[in-house]
Amino acid sequence: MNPTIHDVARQANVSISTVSRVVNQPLAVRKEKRDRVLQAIEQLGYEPNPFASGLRDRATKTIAAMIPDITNPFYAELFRGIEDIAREQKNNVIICNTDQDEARFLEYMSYFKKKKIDGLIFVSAAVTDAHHATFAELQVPVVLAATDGERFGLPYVKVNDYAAASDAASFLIKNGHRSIGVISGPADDPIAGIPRLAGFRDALAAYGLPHGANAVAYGTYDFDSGYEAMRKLYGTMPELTAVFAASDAMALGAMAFLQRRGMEVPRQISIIGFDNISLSRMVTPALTTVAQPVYEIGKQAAAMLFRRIGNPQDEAQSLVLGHEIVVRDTVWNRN
Amino acid sequence: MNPTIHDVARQANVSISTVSRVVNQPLAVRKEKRDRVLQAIEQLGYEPNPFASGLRDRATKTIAAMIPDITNPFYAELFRGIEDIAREQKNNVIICNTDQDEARFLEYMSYFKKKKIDGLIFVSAAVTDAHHATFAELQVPVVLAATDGERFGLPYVKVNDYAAASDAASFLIKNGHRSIGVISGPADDPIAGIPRLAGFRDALAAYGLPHGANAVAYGTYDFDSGYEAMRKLYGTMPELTAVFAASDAMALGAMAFLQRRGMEVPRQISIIGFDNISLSRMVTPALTTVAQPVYEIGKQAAAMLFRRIGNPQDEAQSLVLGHEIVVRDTVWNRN
DNA sequence: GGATTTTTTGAAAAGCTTTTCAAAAACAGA
DNA sequence: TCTGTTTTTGAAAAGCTTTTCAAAAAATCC
Repeated sequence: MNPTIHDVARQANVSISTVSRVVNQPLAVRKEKRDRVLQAIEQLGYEPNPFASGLRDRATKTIAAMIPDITNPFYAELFRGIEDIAREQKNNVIICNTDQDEARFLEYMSYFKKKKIDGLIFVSAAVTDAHHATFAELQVPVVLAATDGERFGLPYVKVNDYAAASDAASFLIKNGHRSIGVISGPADDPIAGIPRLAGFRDALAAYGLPHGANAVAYGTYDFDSGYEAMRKLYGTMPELTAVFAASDAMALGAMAFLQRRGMEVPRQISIIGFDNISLSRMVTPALTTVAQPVYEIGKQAAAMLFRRIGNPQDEAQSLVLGHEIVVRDTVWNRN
Repeated sequence: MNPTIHDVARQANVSISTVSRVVNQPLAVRKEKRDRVLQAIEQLGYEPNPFASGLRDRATKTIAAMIPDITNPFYAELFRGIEDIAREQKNNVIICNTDQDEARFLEYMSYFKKKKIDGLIFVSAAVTDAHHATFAELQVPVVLAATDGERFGLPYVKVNDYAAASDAASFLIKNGHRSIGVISGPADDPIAGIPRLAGFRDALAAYGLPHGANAVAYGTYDFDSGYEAMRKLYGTMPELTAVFAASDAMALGAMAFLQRRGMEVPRQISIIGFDNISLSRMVTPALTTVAQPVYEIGKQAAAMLFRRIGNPQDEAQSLVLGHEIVVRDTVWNRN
């Protein structure tokens, strides 16, 4: 049986209120007694029972992270950033793999309503009205990571996808490419689908390069869809010299397709990805990509969440983190 | 304010004891009243307060998973198995990245002592005496995943590493290889280091193939160490035609080294890995490897944990899951 | 030193559930 | 219908903390 606050009180010969104070607001109790109490706590190895305190003030020191799938390296790395901050703050984080499944999302949320959490980080998926309503019910701070919350006034931490994709285009153009294909995310994905495609195309247009519908194929960010998309793209546009993929996993899929067809990357076709997941440096040739500071996004989102938990009233500032192009070996310089 | 058991009792015109019974042992209350209570619960949207119940019976419906690093795809997949079972059981899982760091392990454990968990899954790292002592203090069931607990009588779920490595050797030999290098895990790792090396070497010996110390290099399971190990191995044994790596990540590292040196895999040097992480099929050529049923290991470990939580008294049966060789494109048939 | 203000302390209540034990109700048997 | 069993129910206690409020102690001021 663990020692309780009563045991400590008896040992130190004070009331339980005093013990509680020593634990929670040490300055409010006279040094002499405080030392006695501290010593008793030490001796008995007392730790406040979290259920009892939770029962009163409903702080759980636990946050939740909703993630599409921890098996995906991009999310794993982002999550790691969250966890590292949470540990610093002596909080636990409960992980929720939603698989982008509405039912599972709801299941988790109803769960959190009863088993309280102090805050929630929602990662990467587009926020719908339904989501937003559910967040509101939860009555705890919510922070978005790698997704946009503008529409609902939810604070977020992300990268400027439009600008990043635009930079990818410039990079390819500067390397002498003119006939460029795009493997985009889903056409209806407002987070990483639409803006990355738009940013890329607008940049092309700015350089006077038209970009027709036949130069883009759509995938779902994963390896297999990248493989398939590349097949389609190559079928309709065999003349292209470079491809921009809206995720590294798709870039890898595209590369695999090309290589297995006996094509040489980058000499015949160059590829640039997006995300800079850890795998991208492990393949050969190593993937050139637009790096999102994934780990940092997780960290900042968690930090923001804890700030909001501490000060629920003050406005949270969203954060747009910088991106950069990591030049490795999959883009050929044609100049 | 959430409705309490009292609100329900009042609404249904019964005592709180009855409501509690309806929630916990519905059969113990007469149908007529039970229906009234159920209806009241429905109407008010009552959910028992987990702190209050935790305060009494100290069940948290939360388990913890201790993992070296969720960023590593092998662990991520194993973890996913855990999480899927936990969700089925309406439990949450708290994730702990230990980074193989003793201090961090202890930090988490002391944390769990106070903030109760119902059980713990310890993944992949070797269990030391210190670990074991700490587990005992925790007073909750512990299950090991992808690591061995024989020495401490802890139940585990894993693969037979010795046999699996031995099969890898046979496979290489049957494909006509005679001069084979090994990239092993650390020489003092009793889990995946020693047995895989031993299994491999013993199989070689059984075929009458001597295997000297110069034919093995040691790494730490990750990509970079595989890269380095391959460099060393190639330096001392340029005549080798095949390499067995004790992890896919190291195999990928080895492959990268070879390819970047302009060597052709598998025509010049064949590679077989271990784990079958999802990346292994994404590289080109796709990696031939000894598959551990990683996801299944996680699932079974979690299932075993919940069984033990339910019946703490009965002996837990450890589980040895089967492995298989996934033949892809990195082993050349020399026959 | 005595009156007054400030600081420190303790008793008790509140937070919500589960379970024990005894009482009440239902049932069975004659 | 009455007695004896069995089933169902409710009151109350236990589980442990934080916080409020009032009392006690200390400090301050004339």
